[in-house]
Amino acid sequence: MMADMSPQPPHPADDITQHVGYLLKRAQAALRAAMDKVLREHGLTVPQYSTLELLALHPGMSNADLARATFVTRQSGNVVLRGLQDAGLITRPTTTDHGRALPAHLTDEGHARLAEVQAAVYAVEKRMVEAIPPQRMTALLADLDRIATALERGTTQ
Amino acid sequence: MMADMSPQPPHPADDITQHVGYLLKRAQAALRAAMDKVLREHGLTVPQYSTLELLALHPGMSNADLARATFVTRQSGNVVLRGLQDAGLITRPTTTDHGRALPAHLTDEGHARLAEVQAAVYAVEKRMVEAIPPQRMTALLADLDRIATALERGTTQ
DNA sequence: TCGTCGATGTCAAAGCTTTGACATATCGGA
DNA sequence: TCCGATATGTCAAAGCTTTGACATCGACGA
Repeated sequence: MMADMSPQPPHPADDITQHVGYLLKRAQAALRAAMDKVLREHGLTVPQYSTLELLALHPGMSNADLARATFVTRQSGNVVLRGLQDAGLITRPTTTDHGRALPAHLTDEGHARLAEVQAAVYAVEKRMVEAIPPQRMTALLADLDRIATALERGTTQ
Repeated sequence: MMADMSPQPPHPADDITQHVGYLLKRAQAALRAAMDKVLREHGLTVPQYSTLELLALHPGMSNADLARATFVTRQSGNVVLRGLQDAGLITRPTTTDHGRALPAHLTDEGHARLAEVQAAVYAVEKRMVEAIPPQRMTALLADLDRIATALERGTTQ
């Protein structure tokens, strides 16, 4: 007769490890660990690599742009950028004509270093992609996008 | 005539934001941010909440057990556990009859605090679950599991 | 019996990330 | 014109996490 007063998880699974949130975390942790392992041999961190990849595709991105794209704060992005700058992989002007955003660009050495690690990183992504049935890839991408979009509402305001 | 010598990403997408790895990261970042926001109001961090939830389901887990389950190092798990202990939410014996593993247990206050936050956290998970078509849920869980398993090989050895 | 191996707990140091705060620069409306 | 709102870069402090190292304990095989 008593109604169940305990909060019900959206997934009434007896096993936490089968919840979406847990699997999402596990998959992301595994990807991060695999990339870390590979990048470490080349002296790069994951955020550093991501930044190089983004700058190769979109030269001139600002620190704030990159921070948003890599899901860290501006302050953290600043540290990453300075590390890459000290390593000679990117350049940033110290001043600008218009606005405050300082556009970053890969140096020749930056392009070279990126090319060095891409093969290793793409091998990791290949392992990941080949693990899922090809006909499900589109749906998977769509679902991940939906999850992110649904959660971002109310978080970013 | 020339073959393309540049490393080809497994996803020959012109847009990085459509890669599996990127979407995985984005979804996980959104989930983390949403949970952080909700838990902060109750004075808990995500690892602390995860630990409470795990201990509620599996009383007596050791620090090493919990660290593995929450994807952090033993050292980091130790910090989390001490925080919960200082807050009076869990108890750990200082010695044990057999072995070195120290089994952790929720206190009454720990159970109470967990109950307080569950409604809020489950609301976040509900938003996530409702974002994906129900008939795709099973496939999504299976795919995430496959991705994690594929990447864990060779990482953990 | 005994020694090696793996697992666990913990301390210390370094590294990365976030929170908080502040100055600067652009834009738009009063 | 001028003020407020928004965006950007940066400094400082605190917090969390990892890497590295060490001691302890049980299991297993020689």
